Amino acid sequence: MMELENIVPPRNQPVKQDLDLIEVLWRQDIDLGVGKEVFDVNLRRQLEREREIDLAKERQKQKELELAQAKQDEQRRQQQQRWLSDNFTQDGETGEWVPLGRRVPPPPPAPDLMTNGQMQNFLSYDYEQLLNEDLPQTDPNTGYPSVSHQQSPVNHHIPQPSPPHYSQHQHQGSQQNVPNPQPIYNNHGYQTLQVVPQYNNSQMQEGYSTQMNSYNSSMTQVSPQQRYARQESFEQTWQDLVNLLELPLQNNSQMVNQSQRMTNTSGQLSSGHMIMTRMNTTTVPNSSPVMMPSPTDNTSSVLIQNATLPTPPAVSDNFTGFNNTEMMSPVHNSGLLSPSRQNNTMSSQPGQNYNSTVPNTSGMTPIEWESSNMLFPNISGSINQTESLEDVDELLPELITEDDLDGINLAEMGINDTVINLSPPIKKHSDEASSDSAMSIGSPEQDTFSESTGSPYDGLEGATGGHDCDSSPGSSKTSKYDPDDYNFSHSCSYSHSENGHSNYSSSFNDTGYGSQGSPTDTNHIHHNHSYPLQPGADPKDVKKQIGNDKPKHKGPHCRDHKRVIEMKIPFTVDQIVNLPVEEFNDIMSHHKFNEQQIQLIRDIRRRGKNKVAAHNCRKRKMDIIYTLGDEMQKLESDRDRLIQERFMIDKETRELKEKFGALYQEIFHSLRDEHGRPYDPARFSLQQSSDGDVFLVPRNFTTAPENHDDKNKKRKNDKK
DNA sequence: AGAGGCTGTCATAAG
DNA sequence: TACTTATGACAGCCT
Repeated sequence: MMELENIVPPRNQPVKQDLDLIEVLWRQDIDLGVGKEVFDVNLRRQLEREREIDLAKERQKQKELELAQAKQDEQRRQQQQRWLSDNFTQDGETGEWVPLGRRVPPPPPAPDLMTNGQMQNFLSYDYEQLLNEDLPQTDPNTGYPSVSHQQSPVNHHIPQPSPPHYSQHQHQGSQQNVPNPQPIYNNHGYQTLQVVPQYNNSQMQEGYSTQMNSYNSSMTQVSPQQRYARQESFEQTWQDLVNLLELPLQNNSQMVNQSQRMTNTSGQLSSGHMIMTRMNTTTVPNSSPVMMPSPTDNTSSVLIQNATLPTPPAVSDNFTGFNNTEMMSPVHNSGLLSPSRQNNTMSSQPGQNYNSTVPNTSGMTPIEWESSNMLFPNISGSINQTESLEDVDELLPELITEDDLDGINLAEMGINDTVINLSPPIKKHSDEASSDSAMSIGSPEQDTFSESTGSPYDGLEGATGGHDCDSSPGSSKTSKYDPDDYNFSHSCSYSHSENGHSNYSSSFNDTGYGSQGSPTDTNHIHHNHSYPLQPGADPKDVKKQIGNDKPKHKGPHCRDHKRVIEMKIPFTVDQIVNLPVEEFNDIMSHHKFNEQQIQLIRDIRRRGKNKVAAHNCRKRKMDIIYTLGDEMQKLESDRDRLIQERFMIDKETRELKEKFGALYQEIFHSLRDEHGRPYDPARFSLQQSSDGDVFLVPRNFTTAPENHDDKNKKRKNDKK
C-alpha cells in the first residue's frame, strides 16, 4: 500500500495508465479488504473530510461531558465543605475534624449521585473504603479530613504493622498476602469485619498514628493528582457514611463500630464479606452501580443493581459475555461507543452465523476479522483449517457437489459468506432427514430433485454400477467406514449425505458422525458402523469411478433403472423406493399401470427397502459385535481386578491369622494356674466374648463362657 | 487363483 | 391382508 502513495500522481486527474495500474493493484489487494476508494484521490479526500468532521463532533461531545462532570464535582465539594463546617470542628493542633456533640443531620443528598438503587451500593463501598482506609487525618493543606495511606496498589504491598490490640482491616487485594488473623462472623454466617469497639478516640488515634507513620515512611511518592483523587474519595466516603448512619459522632471509633453493627444488621449490607467483595471492584462512587459479580464470590450478587448478568456460558454465548464487558465500559455507558465498534458488535453475532444469516464480514479489517474469530472459536477454527480463502475456494467443489450448490450464486455471495455458510445447507439436510421416518430415505428435497433434474443416481445406480462423481482419487479413496473421513468423502460422493446418515443411524441411537470417536476407540458408544448409503449408491461405485467417467459394471439397480425406462414408468427408482406409503399408493392408484409395471415397481420398492434394511441389519450386527467385544474386555479387566483383590485379601487374611496365632500363643503361655504352672493347650483355650474380654475356657466347653459357672473360667482382660 | 470383505438380493419371520 | 422391517443365506464383485 505504501507504493500506492507514490504511484498516485499529485494532480487530481490521474491519467489512464495510472487508472489501469490502480485497477490492477486493487484487484491484487481486494482480498485484504481494501476498498477502491483508497485509490481514488478525490474520494479519499472526501472520506478524510468526513472523518475529520466526525472527529470534531466527538471531541465536542467529550468536552461537554467533561464540563458537566466538573460542575458536578464542584457542587458536591461545596456541599461537603458546607456540611463539614456545620457539623464538625477542626482541631487546631492536629488539623483533625472533630464532630460536634449534637446529632449530625444528614446533608442534603445529592440527587444525581445518591438515588434509590445506588444507595446500597454506595453504602457498601463507603464502609469498605472507610474501614479499609482507617480513620481520617486532616490534610494540612486543605484542612479536609484526609488519609495518609490510601487504597493504592502500592499500599497493598506495604508490610502492615499489626498492633497487638488492633486488627487492621485488610484490603481484599491484600487479603491473600496478609490473612485476617481473627475473622468475626455475623449472624448470617458471613465473615465480618473486625473493628475496635473497646478503643476510645485517643487510643485509636494512637494506633493509627503508629500505623500511618510507618506507612508514610514506607509509602511511595504520590503525585498531586493521585493525592487529590484520594482526598476526593475519602471526603465522599466520610460524608456519605455519616449521612447514612446519622450517628451521634462522639468519637471516631464509636462511629466505625456502630456503622459496622448497622452494616451487619441491615438487609443487603449485612455481610462484611460483601463489603470485602465490593472493595475488590474498581468502584467509582458516582458511576453507575452496575457491577459484575466476582466469579469467586457468590454473595456479591446481592449488591448488583441494574446489572446485566452474564448469561450462562452455554450455546455460543461467548459473545454475550463480550457484550457485557462492553456494557461495563464507560465508553459504552456514556454513549460514546463508536459506530464502527457497534457495527462490529452487530456483525459478529454468532447466532447470525449459525442461523445462516450471513454477517457482513467482508468489510472487516484483518484485525476485526481476527477478533471476531477469537469470539467464535468454533467458526474460526473451522475456517482456519483452510489456510486461505483460495484454499476454501478450491475445496468447495470437493466438499459440495454441484447439485448442492445449485441455486447458490457464489459470485454474488462473496467468499467470506460462502465460507461461513458452508454448513447451513448441509445442516438443513440433516434437520429434514431427522424429521423423516426412521427408514425413509427420500426427503422432499430429494424427490423434487429427482423429478426436476433426474435422480443423481440415474444411469449410475446398481449394486455394481458406478456413480458419476468428479471426486479426486484422494477423496474417494477414503475409507467408507472411516468416521473421520466419512463426512468428506460422503459429501463428495453422495449429494444427500446427511439423509443417508440419518437413515442408517436411526435404529441404534447413534451419535452423530461429528462426535464419533476414532475407529480404535474401545468405547462402544462411539462406534460407527453405519452404512450411510443411498439406495443404489454403492461406495464401491465411487471407488470404481476413480479416473473413469463411465461405470464399468451395470448392477441390478441400474438394471432396474433400465427396466423402468423400458416399461415407461414415469418415476425413478429412487422415487419408487423412497416415497412414503401414502404417496406411493396414491401414485399406484392414479396411474394406470399394467401388471408387469406394477410387479416391477413393487419389486424395485421391495428390493430398495430391503437393501436399506440389510445395511441397517449389518450395522446393528457390527455394533453388537463391537459392543460385545467391549463388554468382554471390560469383564476381563473386572475379572483380573477381582482376582487381584482376592489375592490381596487372602494375603492380608493370612497375615492376620499368623499375627493372631502368635498373639494367642503369647497370651496363653503367659497364663499360670494357681500353682504357677502353665495351662495345657490341649485342655484349655482362649476365647473372646462379644464385649472384648478374653476368657480361658476348658476345651470341653462348647458354649459361650458367659452362660457357665464362673468357677471354671478365669476371666482375663485383653491385656494381662 | 483363491481368500476375504462388501454389497445386493431373496426368503422368511415377525410386527 | 398388505406392508414394513429384520435377518440368514447366497451370489457377484472387488481388492
